[in-house]
Amino acid sequence: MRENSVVAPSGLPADHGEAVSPRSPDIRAARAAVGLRERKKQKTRDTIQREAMRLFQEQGYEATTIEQIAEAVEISPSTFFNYFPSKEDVVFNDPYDPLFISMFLARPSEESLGTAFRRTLVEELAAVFDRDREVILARARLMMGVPALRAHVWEELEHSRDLFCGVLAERTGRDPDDFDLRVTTMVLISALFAAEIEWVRHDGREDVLELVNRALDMVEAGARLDAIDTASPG
Amino acid sequence: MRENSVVAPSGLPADHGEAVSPRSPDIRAARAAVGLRERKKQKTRDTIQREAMRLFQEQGYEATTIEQIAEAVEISPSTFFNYFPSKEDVVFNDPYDPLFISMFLARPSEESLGTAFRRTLVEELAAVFDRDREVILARARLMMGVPALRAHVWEELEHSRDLFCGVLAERTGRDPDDFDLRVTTMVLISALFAAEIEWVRHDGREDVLELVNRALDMVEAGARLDAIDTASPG
Amino acid sequence: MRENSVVAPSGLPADHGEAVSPRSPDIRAARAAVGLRERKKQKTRDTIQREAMRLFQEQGYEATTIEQIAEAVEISPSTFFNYFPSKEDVVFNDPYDPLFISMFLARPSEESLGTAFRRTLVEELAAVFDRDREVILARARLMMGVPALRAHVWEELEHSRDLFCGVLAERTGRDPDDFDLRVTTMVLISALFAAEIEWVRHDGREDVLELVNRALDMVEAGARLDAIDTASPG
Amino acid sequence: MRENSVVAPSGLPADHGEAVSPRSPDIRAARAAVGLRERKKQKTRDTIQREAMRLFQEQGYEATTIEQIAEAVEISPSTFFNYFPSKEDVVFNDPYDPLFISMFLARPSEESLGTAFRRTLVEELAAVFDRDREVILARARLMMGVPALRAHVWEELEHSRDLFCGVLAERTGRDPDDFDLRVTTMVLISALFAAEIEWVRHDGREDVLELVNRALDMVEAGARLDAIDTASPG
DNA sequence: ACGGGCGGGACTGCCCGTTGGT
DNA sequence: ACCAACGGGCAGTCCCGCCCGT
Repeated sequence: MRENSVVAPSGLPADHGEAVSPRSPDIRAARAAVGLRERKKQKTRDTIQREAMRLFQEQGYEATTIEQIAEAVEISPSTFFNYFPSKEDVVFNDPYDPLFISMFLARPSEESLGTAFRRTLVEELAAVFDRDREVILARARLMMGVPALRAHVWEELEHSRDLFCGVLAERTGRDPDDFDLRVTTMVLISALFAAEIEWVRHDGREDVLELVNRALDMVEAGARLDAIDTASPG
Repeated sequence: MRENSVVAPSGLPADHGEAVSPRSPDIRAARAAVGLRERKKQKTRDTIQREAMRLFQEQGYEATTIEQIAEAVEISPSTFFNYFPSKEDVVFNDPYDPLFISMFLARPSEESLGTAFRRTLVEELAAVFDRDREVILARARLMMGVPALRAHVWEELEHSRDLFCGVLAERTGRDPDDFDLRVTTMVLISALFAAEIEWVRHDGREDVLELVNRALDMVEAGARLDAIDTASPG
Repeated sequence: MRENSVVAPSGLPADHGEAVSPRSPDIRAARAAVGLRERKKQKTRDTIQREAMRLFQEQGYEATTIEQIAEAVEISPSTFFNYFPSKEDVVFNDPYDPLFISMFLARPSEESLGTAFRRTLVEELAAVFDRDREVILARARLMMGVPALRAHVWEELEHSRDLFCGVLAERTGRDPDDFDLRVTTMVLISALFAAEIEWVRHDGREDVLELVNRALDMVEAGARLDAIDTASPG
Repeated sequence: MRENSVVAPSGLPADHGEAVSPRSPDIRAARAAVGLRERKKQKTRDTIQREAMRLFQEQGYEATTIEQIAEAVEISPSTFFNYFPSKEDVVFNDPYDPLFISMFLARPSEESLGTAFRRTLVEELAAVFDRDREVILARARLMMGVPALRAHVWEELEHSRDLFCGVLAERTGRDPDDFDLRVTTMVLISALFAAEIEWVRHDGREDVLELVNRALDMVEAGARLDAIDTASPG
């Protein structure tokens, strides 16, 4: 009875990595090309992640040792570190970011950046939530509840920012170091994150899509303190 | 160990105000009595911080062990942890946050929140930078450069958010859990942080006041991707 | 059946540290002064050494893990490293060097250095061998037989050289960095060591005192290749 | 793993002579045929050594990982171990020992052993230092300065002793296990080593030839403590 | 309260054995 | 048939928590 039992035991998809939904023939071909070795590695990786998440939910994150995870996966502790540089990284492996980027890039070019961003986001969220809602919620709960993980959230944010800054720089022709670009991106991502936090705080009972939309609305309209001052005439 | 619940109902820590708010004579007397002890503790604390920062800059953060710090301060390693819960906290001890809050609260009540916020910020920054510019820059560099510390940045952000959310909730009469309040606060703080990051990225050569003002301008005007799309007509 | 079972199971003195033979009252008093804590530490240290040596002889050095030693002593593996910086150091803890030095310093001042050296050596060896012969032989066998330990022999030699150089420098008034002093010392110590090696090579069947004396004779007479050339007239 | 028996009956490793001794034409032809392969291997070996030494000097020995070396040479870490049994062996690959032996064996037979030894040494040193002085100094500095390497020095010494003992046994007709032979050899080699140490301690500023000659003089005259006692009449 | 001793867990780096792909 | 890649095992370091004695 150690830490947060925040995380309600929620079923992880049995074979998460393999079940990533239907694939086009090209991708299947590409996968075949990478060879047996790659595939095996990926499978081990997925198993580690699945078993680790299971143990984290059952016993708590800190109470779970690498040794236990290794035992569950039937690998040696040192092998664990061949797959994940640290215990924390097992939780932080977000496959959605690159997915989001590629979807964003695929938007019709006549759409404005803002529209493209919002639509991608909404559609991606919708799709992803149909599949992985419980997993995402479980992961988010861990991330927000465990200090060691919460500490790493910023790294995640920066990573997203850099990824997205790169894409936007290319798209707009701006320098990737441009102040306005970087700040705007940071602010947008923070807003999304803030929405996710509120979602988790309300234990996933709200509609995440709506929360995200509201957050984006606020940011686009301008985040002003005066706007939240109920005493003010506005 | 130090895991705790997701929902930390935002509010000001009771004891944090000690050094700021007015006190009855009795209490003042009591403080004077134990004052020496307190003062001594504070001095040790400062010494630890100073020596630690010196070692960090000389040898790097990771290469510096608690033992070395303890040796330099002439305390035992275990005593170090009586003063700071972890190695990281030596770097993250920001005395400016509560200062900012108290200055913000002291603004004339006819000022709008937005104006009060901006002016407090600018004035506080100006004052603080006259004194501690180099120290702040050194700390910021560490924070951004060392992974273990960068990881903790988010904790710092959340702390600031909670602090500020509490104050704003009281001021505006809103629920501290209010979605708009929390998201707005988060976004503002992120923007400030983003400005600071860019400042450090340019090695402190830019004027931090100007960067902060620009970031705030952008956020208040609305952070829109379309605004950075140089290809767009707008 | 792993490595050298060179080392015949030989009885270690049951409580080696405590049984260090009769002591003068002064020393006993000094020991009492250092207190309970010190004594306990020393006891643990001795236990580690005894158990480790036992395991090394039973299973071989490399086949014995720190964990096993820790288990046998009922301490945690990390505590092991509080007592010995490395696995190797358990074997290399020679209490005889300082003893030799102090005996050497206590020789009557009218003795020449050479005489004092030889007599101290012979007497110390005689005394030590009455007590600890089997232990010394076991340790020497390990040191010569296990590569990881053999590798550290040189460190031991250098340590002895530095110790002895310091003493001799003071005694003779020479600079401790003096070339002749350092080379002479090195050569003498090497000769002693060479004798010990031959002793172990013959499995301790020869009389070590005689071997040492022969080696010293050779060195003092001048180690000349021509002297071993049986084809030569000399 | 690589533990072996105490008594390594001294003798020349059979395969070490390959590059030196005469061979039948068939074998020569065979060598020529695979010569390319051999050559390539040797080249890789040299590259590893060069890159490793570079990295050691740039970042220090301990701070350099096998992985970094492998990366620099563009081989896999496991391949590294096909060329060198351990990280330490990269530093310890002394090609001069067999060279010295062959030069010693080639001396005219009317020379006494002592004369032959000294002349070979001086000439070999002179030749070698014309070519490789800086490399040798760098290697020696590493060997003396890094604990992990210093520890292996003794192995090197023993290797030299066994090599040389074998040669001398054959030349003099003595048993290779002869006490006098082995001790004399050990002492001589130690003296040479001691001279080299002093050379490195003085950062290579002294003339190494002179130091070696002085050390040999001392050993041949007899290493006596009385000789360094400046207080004594003699 | 302060020191210290002890425990334990994350993580790194060396090295080895095996295996599977080329 | 070679050889890299992978998994495994162990030493060792550091952070940090607990408890004890002072």
